[in-house]
Formats: sequence, structure tokens, C-alpha cells
Amino acid sequence: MRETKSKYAILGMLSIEPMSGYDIKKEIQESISYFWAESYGQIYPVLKSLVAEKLVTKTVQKGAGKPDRHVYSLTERGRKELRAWLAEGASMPKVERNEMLLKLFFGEEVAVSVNIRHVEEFRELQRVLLEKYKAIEKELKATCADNPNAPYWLMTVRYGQQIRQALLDWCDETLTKLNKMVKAAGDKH
Amino acid sequence: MRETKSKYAILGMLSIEPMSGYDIKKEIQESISYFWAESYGQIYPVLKSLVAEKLVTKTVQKGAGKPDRHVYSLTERGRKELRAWLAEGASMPKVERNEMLLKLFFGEEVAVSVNIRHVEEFRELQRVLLEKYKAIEKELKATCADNPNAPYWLMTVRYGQQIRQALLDWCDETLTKLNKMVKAAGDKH
DNA sequence: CCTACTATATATCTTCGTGATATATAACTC
DNA sequence: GAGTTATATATCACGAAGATATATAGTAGG
Repeated sequence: MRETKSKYAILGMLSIEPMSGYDIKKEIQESISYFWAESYGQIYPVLKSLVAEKLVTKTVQKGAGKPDRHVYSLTERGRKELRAWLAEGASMPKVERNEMLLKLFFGEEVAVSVNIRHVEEFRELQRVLLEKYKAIEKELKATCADNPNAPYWLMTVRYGQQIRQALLDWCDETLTKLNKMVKAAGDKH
Repeated sequence: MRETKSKYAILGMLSIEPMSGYDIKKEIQESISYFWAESYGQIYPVLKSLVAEKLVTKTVQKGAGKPDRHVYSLTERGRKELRAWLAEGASMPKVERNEMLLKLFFGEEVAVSVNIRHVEEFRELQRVLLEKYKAIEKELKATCADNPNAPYWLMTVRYGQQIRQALLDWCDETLTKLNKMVKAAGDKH
């Protein structure tokens, strides 16, 4: 049987409410995309194996014209499996490949201005993401105040904010250093 | 030909000095492991294709007893290729899957104490990593003061420090919230 | 003295995850 | 009525991670 973390991400989504594969993709995108992603290449095969393991059940809703909706619901066994996994120790994140940092590490090979451009582009992304996470926090507080999940969801949003803010600070610090290098030596190459 | 970012990470390492595949793995581990990783499964095939593209040359040093060392050196064409890639825009990092956060997101399904344990374990890892990065910064400043790469290397180390510190802060903030939840409701389940 | 572990060194295989693509239809816009 | 967007399922190719195989030499411990 397919043993992957995707399994638990999907079980977790179905623990909130029954959904189709398409819904799962969209929900993940809209709720936990800043620390988790799933592609159809995983979702559909995993759903198939979850049915085989009787952790979810599948019902087909005849689509009015649209393709049929295959809606999956968590079974009691599924919920037990999810809880067992939640209780286990979490494996720590592996290194996140960062291309911008790789370029900066070899930065001496090119002009300082090139490195400045990389950091500026990275900074812009962090700024946009931080704005987005702040908007999500606001919306969560407004619409889910009585949802028992809300405190946990807010914690994960704060995680995203904290990282983006730290990276913004790093960008500013780094740009200051790079600009000093331009002034000190003139732009080499 | 194999088109992958590993190619440029390897070219970059060889731009510092000629190395064997084994050396490359070790050097990456010791210098950029907090934002980049390579496995032998990538290194050896990529080295083969780099030779075919004449971006590196291979010389075999007869090992005194030990297996022969296949040492790869960057060619002028290789250095040009590296610089061209460094000048291109960097693709932004994709989502880093974080299992601890996934568990926390579904935290309502289990006891608060379980969530506290996850955050505490995560916090300990951040603490250890931050210490490590501080030690690396110290060592870099001591031993590479006159190396022209040093300013860039220090910037990437600062990146690691900044993230770890932000995550430590997030852990503390989150643990405070979780402890309040325990007190407020009693440990459910 | 022999065993086990560690370091050096190259190479391959399996499995997982991502992104792209194929297929199909309804609704909406121009 | 043509083109775009949203809904919806499904599969494939390729990159990347981790484990394993193979080989040798030095060192530490019983």
C-alpha cells in the first residue's frame, strides 16, 4: 500500500468535510499552501488506496452536465488512523532548496549588481506573501471565530508571517551590505 | 541532456576547487546544507553529462590502495556556463512541506498536550541549528577573512540564522497559546 | 589477533513528488 | 459563435531523495 505523508494530508482535509479530489486540491491551496502542497498525481492514486483500506468511502454524485463528482467521506476507521498519525512524532523538515541563496553563495563570480537584483526579486515575493498571510489572519478571525479549529489555523498562519517577516529583514540587511560593496569597490566586471 | 539545478550547484562547487564526486557531496554538506542538498544519485550522473558537454574535465588519480579518485575540474566553458546561470533570474522556492505544521493544523482532533510536544520537538531542532549557524559564522570570520567569497558566504549564513531565530520566537509564542488552552479548558480527550 | 566501525570512493535502484498534459463539459464573455 | 474560465478525473515523464551494493584501508576495542 502507498505509504506517504500525502495520505494524512488528505485524510485531514476529509476530516473537515467530505470532498472530491478536485476540492481537496483547491482546499489545500487555499488553506495550507504556505507549508504544504499536493498535486493530482498524488491525490487520485491515494484516494483510490484509501478506499481500498476502508479509511474513506466514495459516493458518486451525478453531475448535471458536468463530470460526475466523486465525493469521499472519512470513515470512523479513517478518523482513528488520522488521530494515530497526529499522535506520532513529526519528522523534521528536510532542506528546502533555495536557488536565490545558491546564486548568492557563488556571487563572487558575477557583478554585485546581479546579486542585488536577485535579492530584490526575492524580497518582493516575501512582501507579497506577508500581505497575503495578514489578510488570511484577518479573514480567519472574522469568519471562523466560533470554529474549534480556528486557534490551530491561526497558529499556522502566524508561522508563515513570522518567516516572511524574518526574510524581509534579512533582505534589507543584505541589500545594505551589497550596496556598500558597490560603493567601496565600484561595480566590478 | 540532463537539465537540473544540481548541474549548477556542482559547477559552482568545482569553481571553488577541483573535486571528486565524494568531495562534492561532503563540501555541500559542510557549506550550504542549510539551503541545498545533493545525493550521489544526482552527482554522479550529472558529472558524467558535464564531461560530455565539456564543461568539466576528468582526471583519475591512482589511489594508493583506496579506490581511484576521479577528480573533476571546471573548464573555461564551464565557468562561462556557471556565470550565465548566475546572471539569470532565480526561480522562487516552492513550498517546503512541514509535517509539524500539518499536524498542528489538524490539532483539534487530538489532545492539546500532543500539539505541545510537537512544537517543543520542533523548537529544540531550531535551537540546535541556530547554535550551529552561529558557530559557522564565527569560523568563517576567523579563517576566511581574506577570501573574496567570504562576504557572500556570510550573507547565506545570516539567512539561516534569521530563519531559525524567527522560528524559535514562533515556537515560544505558540507554546504560550497552547499552555493557555490547557489551563482554560482542561486537557480534553 | 580479530572484529567492528569509520572514512574514502563510485555507482545504481526504487520510490516519491511535481508539473504538464489529456479529456470532457458548462458557463460566461466578447 | 468563438474563446476563455471553471469544474472534474486521470496519467505520464522526469527530477530528487534515500537506501543499498561494492571495495579498501585505517583505527579502536575486546
